[in-house]
Amino acid sequence: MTADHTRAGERRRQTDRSVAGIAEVARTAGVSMMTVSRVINDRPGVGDKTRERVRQVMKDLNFQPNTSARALKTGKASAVGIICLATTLYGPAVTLFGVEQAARAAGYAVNVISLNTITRATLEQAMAQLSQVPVAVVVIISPLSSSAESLRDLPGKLPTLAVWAPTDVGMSVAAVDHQHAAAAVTQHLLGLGHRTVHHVSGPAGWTGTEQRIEGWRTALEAAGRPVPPPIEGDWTARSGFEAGLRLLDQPDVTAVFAANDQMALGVLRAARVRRVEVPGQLSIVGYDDGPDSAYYSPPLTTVRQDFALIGERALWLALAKIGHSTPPTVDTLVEPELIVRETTAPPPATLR
Amino acid sequence: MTADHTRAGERRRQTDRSVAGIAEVARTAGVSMMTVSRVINDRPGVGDKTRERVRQVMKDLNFQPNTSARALKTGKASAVGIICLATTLYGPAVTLFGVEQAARAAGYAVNVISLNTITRATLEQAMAQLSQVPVAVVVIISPLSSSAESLRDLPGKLPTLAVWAPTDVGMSVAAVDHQHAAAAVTQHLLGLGHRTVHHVSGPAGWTGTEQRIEGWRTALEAAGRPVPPPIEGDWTARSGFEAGLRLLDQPDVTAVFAANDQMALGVLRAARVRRVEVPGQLSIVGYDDGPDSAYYSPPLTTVRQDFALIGERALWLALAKIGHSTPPTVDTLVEPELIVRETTAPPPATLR
DNA sequence: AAGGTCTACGTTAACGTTAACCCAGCTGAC
DNA sequence: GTCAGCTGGGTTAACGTTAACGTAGACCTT
Repeated sequence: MTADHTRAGERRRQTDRSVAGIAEVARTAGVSMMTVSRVINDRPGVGDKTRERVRQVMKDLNFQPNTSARALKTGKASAVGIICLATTLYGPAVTLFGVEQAARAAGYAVNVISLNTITRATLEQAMAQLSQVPVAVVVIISPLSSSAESLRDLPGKLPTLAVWAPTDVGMSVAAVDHQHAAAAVTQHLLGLGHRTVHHVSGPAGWTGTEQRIEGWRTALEAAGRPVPPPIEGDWTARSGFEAGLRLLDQPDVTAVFAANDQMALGVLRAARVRRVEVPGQLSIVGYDDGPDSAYYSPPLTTVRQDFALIGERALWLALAKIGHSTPPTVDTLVEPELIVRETTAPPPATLR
Repeated sequence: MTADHTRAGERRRQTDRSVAGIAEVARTAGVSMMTVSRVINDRPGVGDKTRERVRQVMKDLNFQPNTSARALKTGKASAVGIICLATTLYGPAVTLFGVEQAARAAGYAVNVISLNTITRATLEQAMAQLSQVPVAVVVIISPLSSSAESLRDLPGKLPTLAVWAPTDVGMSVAAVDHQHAAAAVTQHLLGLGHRTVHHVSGPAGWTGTEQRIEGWRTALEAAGRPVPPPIEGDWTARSGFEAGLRLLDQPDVTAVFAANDQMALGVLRAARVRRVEVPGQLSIVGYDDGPDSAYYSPPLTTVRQDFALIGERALWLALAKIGHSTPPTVDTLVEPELIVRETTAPPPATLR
């Protein structure tokens, strides 16, 4: 299934009037090219009547400014680059679209490079490719803090901003207060009467992972509860399933906080396999509020993050680096929100 | 969390030797600019020794050809554009990355525009933006056949190829044989002993929708079974849930084929709510084999499609339009594969 | 009225690359 | 020896845009 369209456009320019240049506009408007340029760029030094006339001619001739020529002359790029992990994980994908749409709204073209693995080598290659485009600034959407060393001293001279990279790599970005949210989850479960909360964490080396562990741990410690060792997953439902199986081998596990929805789904599956009732015998909380989590069985209690907003703010911060004026709220943390559904309840009386 | 990097790059060129031009290379190599240009573009007319010397100088000076200047002079673009629906649906997202990586492998930069809604107006605007980048060819990833009219006569002069658009808009593209796969699903269920199969379809106006309905219907008719009216969903788990509820109000429903995994998840949830056992009393099949479907409760029988391959082939077809040589297998259909897991079984004896 | 400021333009010369054409020397054929 | 054809180059002039500078007239100031 397909849509075809003109095979043209291989050889035009020069003789084709459909791509009029500034010169033709100037001629038909009876002004100099410089005046047209000033009109295009909304610069002063042109009278109102002249300006209007030039505008009209541009419209008539269907004039499109030539980005290449402008970039060549000014040495300034009108595109932003995005380097992202080629993952369909809900968070990164939504963030990608958030950055992209915000960039386009700000008048930039968007160049995307997706990487299957983020290493020093792949990052450098991607940066090199972007510097040829050329782009004015690069946003790296890398949920892996293992990429931190890769990020630390990228050789390129491009202004760069990484979403979700650890703080010590640079200055702050629109980030989510995972620590606070993880604490809220833990307190929610504790408030239901659970003695403690077990945690299925994300993989070490992913940024959100440490913060969620920290929030969960401090909430537990603040309540004077034992802190069981977290079990490390890899974001997949499979790893959640395996973690769930291991946890259910322990007799006293009544509450599990998984670091994303997919792993929570895996835990849910493990509970089903072991004939453990959710939420009667086991409470489960996820993280992300992906589009499906309301339809798990039972609907998942989880934490909603506004990934699109994160992307948008990241872009604004990136633009601020190259001297754009940006909205003032950009530095505030995005606060995630606990969504209580049906996978959490008080623990069974015997274990209360 | 962030990575900072040099604020430089706002004003350089001219005096900065880190961006050497062809002229400097020519000077230090002791040849003319034209010779350097020939070396860059691998054109004949340069002796082996000279060629090697120029190559070495380029490496030494860390020369990067200036894309803008080249595009300006040649009038040819070295980027492809992608217009896609801003959805985190598994299929479109993977396809996007497939197109992107194939394009980059072919030496093109990739410009992405994501659209929240695909209409005539948004498409035209996106095409206009891409034509300024400029891009050589545009790939539209639009799973909506409702965008067909929007696609039919796009005014721009850019070569365009749409993935998943209906056939009558243009020539063929790497596509999936949904009809065959849907028939296979139906036959699988019939083979288990079900009298008929109910279908929760995708929304009208999405391309895969009609084909899956067609495959399901013809398989049913070929077996001489009744064809119940399909229930239309919108790909979300919610719509699957509602469809499931409606289906379960009918006493004789034993098998449901949902047009994607999320809707199958919704049906699964409906079965749980109605205390209908899966697969004991109800068999369910999904479509897509998303990353989670193996961890639903029970693990979902579904159909796997290779979305990355679809994207790759779409790009090749697009490049073929602008005269690139492409692999010969590009025109063959991608065959999806039935993955049998635990949501399908013979119907209960009473309804057999 | 002479000088000083503005405002609204115009001229010139690039930015880095390549298409089109030119040229010098060598080889071989006659 | 001379002419055609090849090989390995070089020269020139753009591509469309804008920075930097120039200038002519209008409008004050004193």
